[in-house]
Amino acid sequence: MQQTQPKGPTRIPSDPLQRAWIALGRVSQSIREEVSQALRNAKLPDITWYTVLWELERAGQPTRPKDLAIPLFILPYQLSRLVDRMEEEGLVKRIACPEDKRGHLLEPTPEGYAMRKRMWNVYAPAMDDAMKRIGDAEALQLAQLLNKLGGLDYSMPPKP
Amino acid sequence: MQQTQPKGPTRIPSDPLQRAWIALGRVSQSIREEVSQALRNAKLPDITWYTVLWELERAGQPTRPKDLAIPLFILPYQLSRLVDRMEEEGLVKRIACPEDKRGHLLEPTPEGYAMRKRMWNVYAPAMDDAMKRIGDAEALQLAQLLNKLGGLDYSMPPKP
DNA sequence: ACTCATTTGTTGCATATGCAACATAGGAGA
DNA sequence: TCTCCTATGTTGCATATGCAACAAATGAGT
Repeated sequence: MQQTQPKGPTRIPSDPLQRAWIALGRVSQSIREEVSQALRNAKLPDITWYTVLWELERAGQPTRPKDLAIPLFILPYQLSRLVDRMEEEGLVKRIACPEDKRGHLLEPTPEGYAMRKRMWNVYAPAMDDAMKRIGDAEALQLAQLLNKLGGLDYSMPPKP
Repeated sequence: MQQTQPKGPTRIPSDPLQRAWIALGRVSQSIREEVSQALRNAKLPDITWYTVLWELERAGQPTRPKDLAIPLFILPYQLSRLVDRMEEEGLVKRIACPEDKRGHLLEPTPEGYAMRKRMWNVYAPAMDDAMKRIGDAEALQLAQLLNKLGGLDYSMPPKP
């Protein structure tokens, strides 16, 4: 039988780790909220929609849901309904997948491309505003620390 | 008439800012999910409940919703229903507020205190696990960068 | 005291979400 | 081929959420 948790008293994160944890939670929430607000004010869809559209556009070809779910950190059923709504709005379409009849391929419609551009016009300045308290050098350092913390490199930018 | 947005072409965040933005979104999500998972696995309530209980405990006295909503970054109606559910589970109680008959004061029940302790026994090691990829010095640096980015100091630790 | 804007908190309703169960196709092994 | 396990998506249902409207109390101005 394998030991999955160390014994003894509860492992308590060091004070610096706790401070980083708290700051991460609050700052990410507040920054995200700031940008969401900007999109709402402009009567545009949520950031998530942007990300889907951008991932599809970046892929450069019709893409399967499972290949999107991973980079989007989203569960299959979440994506399923997300696509339902986006399809209703005419922003993406599901097309048949020749190699696997279970699934399908996702592709932005022309309206989808247009919408991503419109969203970027709001998204970009809002992001810039939200992040303007730090400079480029600090931003780079922050990105590096975060990527180390996350154990992966999520440097892929959202820009068009 | 005041100019609220600079003119000209869309302000596009610098590449470092974009990388920091992406990393922030993804890493915070994945780290939070990791800890949430640990709590779910232990059949314990969500992190939010912990935070409410901890804020109340830290305040050291019955506290009004409006005084919690701010540090919790939560909207009034969200807190209202959150307290509904926590009260149903017997973890907090609403008591009359002598100075303002609109509102009331929130106080953890004995079960509330006990629950926070039980949650911390899972929360703490999970946080430690989730953050173990960086050391204390890096964590401190990360916290500082994030606090600068957020424009406030959210260093308040969640520990008991 | 009276009026009215503001603060504080709740709620009705439409929509979104999580979870578990489901449907269907693919693929490995006999 | 046949069987069975896995992979890929979707959906029914209960619950949670956001928004706007609401209720009640306070406090400021007159």
